[in-house]
Order: sequence, then structure tokens, then C-alpha cells
Amino acid sequence: MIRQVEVGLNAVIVAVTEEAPRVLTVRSGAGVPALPFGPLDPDGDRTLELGLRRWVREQTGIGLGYVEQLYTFGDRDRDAAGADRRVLSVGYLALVREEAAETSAAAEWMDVYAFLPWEDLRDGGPSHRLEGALQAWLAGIPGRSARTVQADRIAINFGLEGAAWDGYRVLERYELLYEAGLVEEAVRDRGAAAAAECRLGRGMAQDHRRILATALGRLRGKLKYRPVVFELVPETFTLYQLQRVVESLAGVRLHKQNFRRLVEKGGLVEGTGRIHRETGGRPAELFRFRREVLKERPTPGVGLPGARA
Amino acid sequence: MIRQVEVGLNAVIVAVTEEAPRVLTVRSGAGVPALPFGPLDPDGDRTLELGLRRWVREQTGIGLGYVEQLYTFGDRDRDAAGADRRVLSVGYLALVREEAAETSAAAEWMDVYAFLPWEDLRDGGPSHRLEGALQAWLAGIPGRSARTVQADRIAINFGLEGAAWDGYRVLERYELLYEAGLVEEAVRDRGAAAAAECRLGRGMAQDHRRILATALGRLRGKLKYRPVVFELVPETFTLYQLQRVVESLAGVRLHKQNFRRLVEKGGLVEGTGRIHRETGGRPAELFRFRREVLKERPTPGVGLPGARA
DNA sequence: TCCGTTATTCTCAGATCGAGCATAAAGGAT
DNA sequence: ATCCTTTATGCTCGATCTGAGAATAACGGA
Repeated sequence: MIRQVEVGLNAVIVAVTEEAPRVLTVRSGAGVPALPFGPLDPDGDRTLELGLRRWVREQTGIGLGYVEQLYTFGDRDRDAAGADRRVLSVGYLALVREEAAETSAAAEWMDVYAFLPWEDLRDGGPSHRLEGALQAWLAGIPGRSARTVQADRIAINFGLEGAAWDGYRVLERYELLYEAGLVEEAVRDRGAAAAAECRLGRGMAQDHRRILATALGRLRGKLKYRPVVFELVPETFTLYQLQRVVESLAGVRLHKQNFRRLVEKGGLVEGTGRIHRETGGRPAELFRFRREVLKERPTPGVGLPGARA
Repeated sequence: MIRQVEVGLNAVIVAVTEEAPRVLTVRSGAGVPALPFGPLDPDGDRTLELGLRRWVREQTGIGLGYVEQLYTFGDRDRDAAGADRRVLSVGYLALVREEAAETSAAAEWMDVYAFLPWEDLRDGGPSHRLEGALQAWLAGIPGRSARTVQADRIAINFGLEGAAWDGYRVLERYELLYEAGLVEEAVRDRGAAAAAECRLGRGMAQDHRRILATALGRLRGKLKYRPVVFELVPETFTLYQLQRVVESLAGVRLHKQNFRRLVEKGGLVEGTGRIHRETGGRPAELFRFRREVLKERPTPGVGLPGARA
């Protein structure tokens, strides 16, 4: 009989370095990567977000800037199976700039796509290995109508059979792979039965990969209509630097000239007149975020149009 | 000293009847409208959402269809000030069809815009009363730079001074009005000092109006890229009925011919061939939702373009 | 039969979007 | 100096989408 509910706060702290989105991880007891976690002090923390900022500062020394609540995870079995306590976790997404992303002893920055490799389409579409594994799972489903339902789900979420790839459905894709037994956590949580030959991406502790997927999906969505990229880049940047940050988050390549048009004509950035010479070719102008855009347009963001091969 | 955290589930249950969005309310101890609330059974409810569905069914008899988690509210003072317990509330948005929206003894359907009247722009823009009250608050802020910050915030959120009205910023607007002391809850929570002559909209218990604002903002946002409207209309409908439901949620008028083009050419609906004669003029064709659109387009929704006067 | 009302079809101009061509400005090799 | 490679930047073109409104169709009632 469980009466007590404990509340914890999970942080998905994201930075972008070297054309890859990184997430701050710690090690769980078993050495498996985990998201930083801290308890809520019901007495001292006036709000959940302040509590999160407090223990992130205490544990890692990072003073968070942009913070946003993601989702509250509360499935009964999300901790160890059969535990006699119930832990609710409120997940948060935080964005920090590359400069602030120094490595400390306890925490490590890891590539987001190490955990969700199928989300990075920058070189090539979904791998044949992935599609094959999904088809194999599909073939094993009993019942014709059930099979059709799942086939549709696969097509919609993975952009197969003529459907378009939707970058925002990160969580849906992870959950589909979980159900199909294609990620490590499924094997761990449900005994062993699942497709053992195919473990996509690196596993995380508990349901942290689910939280990470939620964060990536939310971040991709928000890129479109809020100027959140600028939380991840330095004060000044070249347009191509900015583009690479967007591309790394979106997991797709963008058309260079159109990206420039979008952010420049859209009033999102303004030139500083200063020049950056280390580009390898013609020097590039340095730009900065143009705050006034918030007053001009209701949804200022960098739309993620079609992908580029 | 608070050690214990209690977890509750709040439901914003929305239906649309007679061109107005309605929310299911109960009465708090003091007779103030409140959102339905139920505790989480940490032992019996396998997931939070299942717990919500359980007690909504038990209390109101309504079997919820579309349910989506909104946000977790956990400020220390959200309950009565100085309480010796801390109550976390996970808010959910649920959509039900008009037919299912029968009144029961304990619960009452109320117009959403009774609580958030400034969100309904269908006849005319924000009232002069609202603008005047905001200007009065602004004038009372000490410090020039602080005043500029708040002036910008007002302009951005309420679409003044050339900024465009953004239908999704429902929560930001409510919180601004709260800070400005223009809603009842501000007066209640912070003693009395605030602008007593202007109480915009009807108050709700605790922070429920904040939760309602979150729900409306989320719903408006989701209309654009997911076919959620169809959770609110009958199986078959005329295009103008559909349009009025969208308009009531968005709080703005839409161009009739363009709306038709959007949903018809966009593949969201298909004609049934059947005719509806009670329109007052020429009979209208009945349409139904076209499920196949999910496989065709990544983000099938009814975009909310510019408002119509 | 005329009129008011609502439904439905078309048109048209402006904005946006995807894609590609062309030119500019650097460094390095010959 | 000349050519080549590389990256930056500017411009064009057609397809598509959007906002706005004209024009026509089909009902009920005066």
C-alpha cells in the first residue's frame, strides 16, 4: 500500500557545441547515463522552477537562464518495478550557451543523438536498419486490423509511404520504438522477450530517455515560433553559425540562402558591422539578435521548412 | 515545516455550445466557481491520466475522450496562504462533444469568456476599459526603465501600438492582469491594495483561472497543427458550424470563403452528400472529418490567420 | 415574384517558400 | 599575378499560400 508521493524535478539541460546538441548527464548507480535530478524542498522552494534552479546551481554551479516546464511523469512503474513508493517527476527544459557549458567532475555533456539517433536526418533519411526492424515487429503483430493500425502509426511517425517527416513527433517515435521492443529500456522494463538483435541508441536510467525525447520535441516545436535559438548561441554570431545550431536541433539541413532571407528579412537579427574571418572562405558579418522583433511579430521564430538531402 | 506533498489532478473540461466555449465547473466551499479536482490514488492509478479519467467518471459520469496534460502547478502559496501542507496540481485539458455535455447537479457548464472576457475579440478589439486600466497601472510603476519594460509587455501581449494580437498568449495576459491587480484573485491573494475599481472577468477558486488560461492558450495553439476541433463537433457538420466552433475558441472571426478553402482543399474534411436544411438560407452540405489526412500532412489543423473585424 | 439569407465557386493581388544562379571576397597553390 | 577552392551574399523565378472580395446558387418567406 503506497500512501506517500514524492516529488522530484528532472532537468534536460541543453547546449549546442560543434554542430551537435548536447545534454547534461550524470551517472546512475549502475553507471547508466541519467538526467540530473533533485528533490523539491516543499518548505523552502517557493515555486517548482526556483527549486530546480537552486539544486542545479548547487550541484553543477550552472546558473540557468531559459527554463521551461515540460511535462510531469507519474506512471506507477517509472521507478524500479514493485517499489513501495511513488515518485512523481516534473521535467524541465533548460537552455545554456556553449560558453557556460563547461564540464564538471560529476556531470558530462553528451550528444543528444547518441540517445535518439533516428532523430538526426542531416545525412540521409531513417536508416534501413530501423525500417527493417519496424517491419519485422509489424509482421509479428497478431490480428489484421491491429496490424493496419500500427502500420499507419509507423508511416505517420517515421514519414514513410509518402507521409512527410514531422520533426516534432520525437516522443511518439520513441514510444513506438519502445512498444516495438527496439530500445533497451523496453527489454529492461518488460523482462526480455523483445527483439534483442536491435537496440537503437544508447539507453538511459528509468524513463529519462522519454523525458529527453519530450524535451527535443518541445524544443523543435518552439524554434518555429519563439526566438529560443538565441539562448543557445553567443551574443554575436555569423548567420551560418546560427543556421548550424538550428540544423543540429532540427536534425535536418536547411537551404542556406533561404535561411538567411528568413532571419534577416524577418527582422530576427541585425548586422553588427563587425567581420568574422575564420570561416575558410569569404569573411562573414557578425549578427546579433534583434529584440525589437518581439514587438513587431506575434510568432518570431525560424520556421523549419522541408528537409534537405 | 512542510514535509508532505499532496498531488491532485485538475481537469479543464471543455465543450462548445451555442457559439461559446464552455468549461465544466463545480462550486468551492465559498460558492466560487472552481475546476473539478480529484486526488491521485498513488496505489490504484497506474498513470496520472487514468486517475483523472477515473474520478471524472465517478463524479460526473462523463467518460472523457481527448485528454492532454497541461502543466503542473506547484507554487507554495497556491492553496490558502500559510497552509501547512503543499498541494501540487497536475492540470489536464479534456475535450467533449456538445452531446455529452449534459448538466448534472454538482457540475455546471460555464462560458469560458465569463472568466477571461478580454480573450473574446469576436465583436470588437480589447475594450477601452481594459486599456485604460493597464495605462493607469503603468503610470503608477516607479522607475523609468521598469515602466518601459512593462509598457513593452503590455504592447506585445495585448497587441497594442502596432504589435499584432497573438491568440496563444492567454496565460501571459492573465498573469499581466494579475500583476496589475486587475483581477479579483490578485486582490484576494495579496491583501487589498490593488486597483479595486476594476475587476475584469469572474474570479475562480485558488489558481484555477490561471489553469483555465493555460488550457485556452494550449487549445488555441493546438488548433493550428492538430485536428482537435473534431473532438468538439458532432460526427457530421456543416462547414459554417465548424467555423463557428473554431471562431469561438480562437476568439476571432474568420473569412468564410477562406476557411472553407482551408479545410476542404487541405483535405481535413470530406462531403457526405447529405444536406442540412436548417440554416435559414440555402441548405448546406454535411461534412465529416477525413482521417486519412493524418497520413498525408504532418500538421493538419485549421490555421488561425488574422482576425476579422 | 421579389427579397433576405446562407452556401458555394472563382478571381486576383500580395506574401511566402523552395530551389538555384550569379557574384563577392577571402586563402592557398602555381 | 593568376587560377582554384571555399564560404558569404545578393538576386531571380516559379509554385504555393493567404487575405479579401465579387459573383452565383438555392432555400424560405413577404
